[in-house]
Order: sequence, then C-alpha cells, then structure tokens
Amino acid sequence: MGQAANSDRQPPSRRVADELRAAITSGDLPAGRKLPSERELAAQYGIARNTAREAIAILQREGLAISQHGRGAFVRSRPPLMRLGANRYSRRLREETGVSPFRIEVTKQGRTPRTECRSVTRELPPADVAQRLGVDPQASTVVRRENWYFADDEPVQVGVTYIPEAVAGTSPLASEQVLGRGSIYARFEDLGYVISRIREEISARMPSRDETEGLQIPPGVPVIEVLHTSLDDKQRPFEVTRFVMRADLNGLDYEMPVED
Amino acid sequence: MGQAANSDRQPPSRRVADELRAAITSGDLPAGRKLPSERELAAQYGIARNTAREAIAILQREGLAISQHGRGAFVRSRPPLMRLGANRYSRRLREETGVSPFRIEVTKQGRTPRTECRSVTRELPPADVAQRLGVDPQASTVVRRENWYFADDEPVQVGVTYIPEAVAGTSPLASEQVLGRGSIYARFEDLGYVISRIREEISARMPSRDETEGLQIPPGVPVIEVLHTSLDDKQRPFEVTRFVMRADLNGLDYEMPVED
DNA sequence: AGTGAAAACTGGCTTAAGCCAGTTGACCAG
DNA sequence: CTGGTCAACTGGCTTAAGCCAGTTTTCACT
Repeated sequence: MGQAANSDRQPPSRRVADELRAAITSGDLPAGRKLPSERELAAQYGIARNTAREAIAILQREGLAISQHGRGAFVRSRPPLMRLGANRYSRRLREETGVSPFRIEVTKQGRTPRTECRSVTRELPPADVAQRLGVDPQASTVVRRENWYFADDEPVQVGVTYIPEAVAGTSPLASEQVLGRGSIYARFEDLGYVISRIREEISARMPSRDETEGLQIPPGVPVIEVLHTSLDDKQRPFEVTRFVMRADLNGLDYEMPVED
Repeated sequence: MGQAANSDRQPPSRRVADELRAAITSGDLPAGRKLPSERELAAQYGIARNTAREAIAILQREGLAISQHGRGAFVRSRPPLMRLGANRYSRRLREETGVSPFRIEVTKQGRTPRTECRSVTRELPPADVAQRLGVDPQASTVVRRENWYFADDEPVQVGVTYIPEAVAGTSPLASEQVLGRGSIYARFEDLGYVISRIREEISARMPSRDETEGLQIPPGVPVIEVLHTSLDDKQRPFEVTRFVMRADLNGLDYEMPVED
C-alpha cells in the first residue's frame, strides 16, 4: 500500500512524538492527563522501549510533557504567568500597599508569596555589574544581597542585588536586618536615592545546573534573565540586580512612553 | 579503593557531562573547539557509546554544545546578542537614519541585514491580539503582515503585525507594496497614528516545531516572545505585533522612566 | 598536478535486554 | 479500622550491537 501519510520520512521516535503532540495541542490529551507508559507506547507502535522513551523526551524538551519517576509522564499544564512590570518600582504603589508587586501578583493568583534574603555579603562585583555601576571590578567590593522569591513554597525567581559601598555604607542595606515597610527601594530613598529611571536588559537561555537545582526547574523550561539598573534623579546608577526566573512561571509586562 | 571524588552519586552520563562542562566553562575547551567524538569518549571513560552520546546531549540541551552530523560536536560560541530596545520606535532615530534599528544593530556587528515581508493577508485575529486591539475576535478581520528578519541570511526573528481594518483601510499597510523610507511606523504616521506609548509583554519558552524549522533553531535554544502593542497619543491601540526571536541571538534592552 | 573514488571517520537512530529506584494499590495481620 | 508488606507497575539509565547518512582524508589513476 505504499506510504500512507506524507510525514513519513522521519525517524519513528519523531513520528510518535508528532502524534502525541497533535493529541496534546488538539486537546485530546488535556493538561494533567497521563500519557501512555513507555512500555505501552512501545507495544502500541511496535517500537522498542527506548524509542518510545525518546518520543516522550522530545515532548519534554519542548516543554509539553513532564515525566515523573515511578508515576508516568503527564501533559504539562501551563499555569498563568506571573506578570512583572515596571510598576515594580512605582513609589505610589509601594506606599499605597506597603507590599511588593511580587506579593500582589502571587496573591492575585491565589497562592501564598514568600521572600527570603538568603545572604548579605561584600564581594568584588561581576564584570557586567561593575560596568553598569561604574565601579572598578578589581578594586572595590560591593554589597551583595541574594533574594529568593517563592509562591506556595515553590521557588520562582532569584534576585541578586549589588550596591556600591559608597551607597550602602552602614545603612540597613549592608546588613542582614529586616528591611521593613516598603522594602529595599524605600531604604534607598531614606538614603536620598530616588529611583527615577530604570534600565532592564533581558535575555533568555537554558538554566545552568545550579539554577536547575536551586529553582527546581523541570526539563524543557528556560530561564529569563533580567539585568536591572536603577538610576537616581541625576541619572547615576546606584544599584544593579540580576534576576533569574523560571520562564514557565514568569513573564514581564512593560508599558512605557516612546521617547523621541 | 573506595570512592575518590564526592560527585559520585551520579549516573556516568552526567558525570562525563560535568567534566566536559567544567572544561568548557574553565576555558580549557574554548568556543568552537571540537569535543572528543562519541566513540573516543566511550573508550576514554570506559562507557558505552550511547552513554557518551547522552553526555553530549546533556550539554546540547544546556546550550553549551552543538553537534553536526558527520563532523563532530563543538563548543558553542556565544555570539554577541542583538540588543533591541524601545528606541526601535523612536521617531528621531527613524528620521535621522532612515534605517530600522534592526539594520543598525546587525550592521554594527559586521553582518548583513535583510528583512522580508512574507505575506499580507486579512484574517480573524488571535484572541490575545484581539483583546489588546479592542476588537471582536469573531467578527472583524484584521490585516496581518508577516515579517522575517535575517542576519547574513540566517533567520533571527519573525514579527507578525496585526492592524485593525479601521486603521489600515486601503493604505499601503494593507497591501504587499514596499513600505518605503521609515518603514511601517512612518506609514502609520502618514495615517495620523503617532506612536506615543508602547506595551511589551515578554515571555520565553522552547520553540514549537514550526518555529524550530522556520528559524532554524539549534537544540537547547529557547525563544523570546514579545507581544507588542502600539498606542497613539490618545492611548488607543492601533497595532499589535508578536515577535518571536531566537534567544541565543537576541536580547532586549529597555530604558524607561519610573512612573509614580 | 588534478581528480575522483574509496576508506575511515563523524553523528543519528534503533533494537533488545537488563538492573535500579520510585509509586501505587491490594491484601493481610493486628 | 490501622499499619505494614509486597507485588506490579512506573520511569532512569546503561550496555552492546548494528545500520544509515553525512564529512573528511587518503591515494591511486589519469
């Protein structure tokens, strides 16, 4: 009977992946549904278990499925994205709510936010950070604050903030103590640094091994990296933060004027 | 003789991947260098070829290596990112140069830019686009323009622009004809739509199969998706564009004021 | 010297078999 | 009813062998 379909010049693993993908995107296999087990697939399609395994791995790499040891493979559900915008830095929002936009966003989704300052140290800054702060990466240490953000105790992003010594001094910013109402940007204001412009450099990539472990990132999920620079009213950078966030749980939403 | 190293609770494929990764990040294996072949690795470490293969696959998924049929696997070089910013929409930049920011950026990197309008059609808009345009996704068609962006004939991003009929009318925007100096935003201005604010919603994910093919995306590379909305001086949306770009070649760079 | 075919590589993908380690549910003893 | 055990599932990972399809090198013949 010759070749039936046209998508036939492909290796079996991909052919099977295609069929499963079609079932997923068409809705035949809704989010959360269990896929056939590797051994079932193998029998069903007359292929080796390894080949069935590879088919599922393909879907996993595409972020369409997730497999769990001892349980099976499941259609991954796409939870609503967390939308973080420039209003993260709005003073009005900060003062009205007394609560960070992260907490608002998480709460809005019916989950419980938690943030954790994991460490405060003094270190030589990475080259890209030093450049943006306008300091010498070899000579001057900066204050490094590492913050973790959770939703329902699931880690969703990390932010590492670098503050020049000249800015942090002996203020609360340079110590482990709790930052209090309005959090970090309120403390900057206490010191006379009013955030007036921000620069955000955004990239995406696959997570490193450390990030995969720390953020518990499932396979097939990239991270978004945001290198954030805060500028005061004299256009001087006073703080740089590198955010790394799970791309399946986070998105960015900016609204801004177009400058001439 | 007992266990030597501590990182030993891991399967061989991962152990080997770890060693190779260390060599790459330390610089022992610089970008572009050929990795040992699968058969060499197998012999070297006393593992099966499949296991060596899996080790390389791990690096590939992390975006650290790329393998080429018949040639070998190589340490992936990280080309400088294309930095696309809000100045994409700057009128001054548009008028001074007469050239799109994309072309400037690509030329700056010593590569040759090319853009291609692949199709202009009238269709019902996707739900998310319709919502942002404030039109009924069931009732009204919009003009859909599909644009491809190349650097040295390598595709780096796609932009699909949706324009309400009420805006496009019978202007050049609704036809295949060349858009001319200043390109699309100049034509919007001709019609009285001056871009004054933009909204950019950013997410990242693994590419779909179509995107992998169309953009020729190597394995282990995510895409950045930007849903862009242009607002005129009366805060009315007149155009939405969905950009999909290879995350290994593109980055975003925004500088903006912090609004109260 | 040039050229063209073959040999010796490379990765791509599959099969078949096996052991290990989580998970689940049935069933049995208390 | 509770708690524990165990068998039957699940995926995780490896080995060993083989065929195929690209690429590069070699070498003999022109």
